[in-house]
Amino acid sequence: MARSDGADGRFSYEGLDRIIHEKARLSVLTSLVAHPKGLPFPDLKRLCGLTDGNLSRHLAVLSEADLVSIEKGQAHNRPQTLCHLTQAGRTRFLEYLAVLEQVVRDAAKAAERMPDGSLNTKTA
Amino acid sequence: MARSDGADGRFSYEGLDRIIHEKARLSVLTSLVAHPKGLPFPDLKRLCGLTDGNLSRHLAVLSEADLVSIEKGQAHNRPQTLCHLTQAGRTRFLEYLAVLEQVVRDAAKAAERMPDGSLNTKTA
DNA sequence: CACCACACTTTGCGATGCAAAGTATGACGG
DNA sequence: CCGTCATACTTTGCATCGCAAAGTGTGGTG
Repeated sequence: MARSDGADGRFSYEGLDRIIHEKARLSVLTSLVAHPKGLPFPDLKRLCGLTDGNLSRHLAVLSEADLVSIEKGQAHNRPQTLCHLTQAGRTRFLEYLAVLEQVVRDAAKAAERMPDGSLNTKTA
Repeated sequence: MARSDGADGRFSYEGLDRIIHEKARLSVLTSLVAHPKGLPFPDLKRLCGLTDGNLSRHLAVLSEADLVSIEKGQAHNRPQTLCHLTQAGRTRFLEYLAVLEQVVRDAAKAAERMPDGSLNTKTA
């Protein structure tokens, strides 16, 4: 019965990129994918509910992994760090999302077989 | 929060429980929700593609958080650790999944506005 | 000119994931 | 009867990581 059920690694979800699979960075990437023109540091900070230091660190990680690009410039006589997704970042993020969807589907499918199943996969 | 866009924490996803939001533990929980009767240690190990030590540690964390229960018994003259989701575990996992879905939806919605959008959550 | 606000960066630390090594026990071969 | 192997975990150690507090630099304000 080494079927779909007993298969090794059936639920290992290798596709869950460790760089992306992190609360804070997931927030950043989602924010950025929603703002294709890029976002300045302070806006990103507020959108993600992160502290300065925190965001700085995560941006460094994401930049290092070439998922986001960072442009340091000036605006209104102030330093401005503008961030946006790279093409690679977009692609990898979308791949990651596809795996997330798989997780949700797997779990939802399993859970709905139970009486208590309060999962609602389609609510807004 | 009149604006949908500039709202503080719009993408902060507070609901992403740190205990659950972890590749390995997500695997474990998904496996367990798919096997309401519980799973023995070795099966879980293979399903999740984890090493012994790794699984042991994560189970300890999950057990400590009261998300899974662990019964140590005997089977075929061998020690057998049987794991299954607690009621609380099921509930919290389902809550977590709802947030995950929100993440996927947010991102999908933003991404599909782009030409390259290779994401197909349901897109036309 | 002192002071404060803004825009980040760096540092320090406690927590964490992961893998390698350790423990315990039953089965098997000679 | 003894030694070796396999199974079923647990413990330990390290390297990484997230997070928050403190630090840096600069421009505006009274």
